[in-house]
Amino acid sequence: MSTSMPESLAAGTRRVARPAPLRQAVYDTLAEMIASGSLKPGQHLVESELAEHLGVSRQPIREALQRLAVDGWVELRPAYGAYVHVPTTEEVAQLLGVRSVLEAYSAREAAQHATAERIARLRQLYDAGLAALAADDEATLVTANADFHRYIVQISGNRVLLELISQVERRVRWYYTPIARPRGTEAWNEHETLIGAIGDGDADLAERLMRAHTERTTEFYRREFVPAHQAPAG
Amino acid sequence: MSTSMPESLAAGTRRVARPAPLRQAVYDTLAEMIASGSLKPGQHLVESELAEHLGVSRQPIREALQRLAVDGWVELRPAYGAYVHVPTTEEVAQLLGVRSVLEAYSAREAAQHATAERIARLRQLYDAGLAALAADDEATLVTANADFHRYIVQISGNRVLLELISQVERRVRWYYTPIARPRGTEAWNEHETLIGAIGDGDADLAERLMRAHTERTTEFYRREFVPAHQAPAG
DNA sequence: ATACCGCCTCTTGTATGCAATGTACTATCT
DNA sequence: AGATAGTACATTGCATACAAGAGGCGGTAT
Repeated sequence: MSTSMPESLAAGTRRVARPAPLRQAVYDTLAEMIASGSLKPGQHLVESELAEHLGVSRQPIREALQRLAVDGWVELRPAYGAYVHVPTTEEVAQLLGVRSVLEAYSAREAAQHATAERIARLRQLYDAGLAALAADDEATLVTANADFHRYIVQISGNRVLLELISQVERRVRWYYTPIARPRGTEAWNEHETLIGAIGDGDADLAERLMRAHTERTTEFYRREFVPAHQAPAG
Repeated sequence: MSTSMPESLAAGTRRVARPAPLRQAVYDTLAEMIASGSLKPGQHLVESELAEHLGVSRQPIREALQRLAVDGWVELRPAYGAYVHVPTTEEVAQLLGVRSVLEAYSAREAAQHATAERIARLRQLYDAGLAALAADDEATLVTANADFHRYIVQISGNRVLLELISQVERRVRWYYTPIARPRGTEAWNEHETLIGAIGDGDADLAERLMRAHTERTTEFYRREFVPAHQAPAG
């Protein structure tokens, strides 16, 4: 592992996007097209058409489609084709429920691994979101929110958790964007108290706050998008 | 959906393995080879070798490897090859931690969706595990344990949760097998009380019992496999 | 008129060939 | 001798070609 590389360079372990992984670019492009609605739910995706459209061969398209299927963006019918996933309100509720549980756990673990430096960084992310909120910049706000939560997971040090939450988060974001701004003000206030709890190393409080935070978001979503007569029993 | 097919046949919606998805067969085979240790951690997997070995072309091998990478069985280095994932005790601890949280949630939700029929089915699975335990059949016991937990998730009705837990469970099982039997007796006693709580629709109790159950398994694992000097702080 | 059978087309599934990239080795220079 | 640059090899990444499976459509027989 020891190289003659200057320390200043060795610090950056994250390699920038080499020209290499074309399937990754295809994946990102298609996911973006689905999330933005330019590929509509239920639409039949034909490999050859996508290939021509994106100017690549069918091979990277296939590989991207299979990962998209794993991540819940499309459904693959064995010998017949790929269809853009059709989201349901029930599914969103389930996603948000799972997310809530995972995030609460991440807050608990983060509180147990807090350092002054990490809290400072977390506060930076918090400020960035606050700025986006003030500027009424919805896209940035959604990103800032994701960054904030992701960093808490990183503080927790649980890589498995990071993977899982990332998966859920990507799918949630698809539906979530429209409520980002109206929920924004309240949400960022809650973030502030959360930082305090994590900084104090109060795991129980951090967990409770995060749970309340995400459940409030879920509730907000329900009120906004689920008609009363669809509300599940419980 | 209406066909002239006899009802006795139409009942079986699950199609048997058609000759079709070769990549799936490759995936299963490789996962099995990794789990069983016939492919060793850190080993470099070469597509062409695997292809020849399994008697297929590189294409299905590639696709299988990519799914294996998503599921944490192998690591893909962008232009150099696939390596069998090297598990660490820390990773196992993280997996078990996440699993504990998700399973607890599944128990809570299951309690809220319990029906007499479902509880009866759950009890059947419980009995099957008990039988395997009595017969000292380790492989069946591991399967029965997985089935039991999976069915609880199914009762919860949360498909997202089912997906996530399945992912985690597959990876856990890789490390978990050796402790299945020694932990078995105790674990199945705990399962019994769990059935009671779920059957009573007592969500809080079910959640607590499941959390205690999985955390005890985690603790058991730690005592067995993590040397004292490796025990993480906290 | 209706139900069934067979064909025909479309799309995916698999195989092979070629180009690009990363690693390891070796020879050379300091 | 150590470090470095150039080179050669192994392996993946991508593209194209071929084969097989699934549905849809029309013809035909009842």
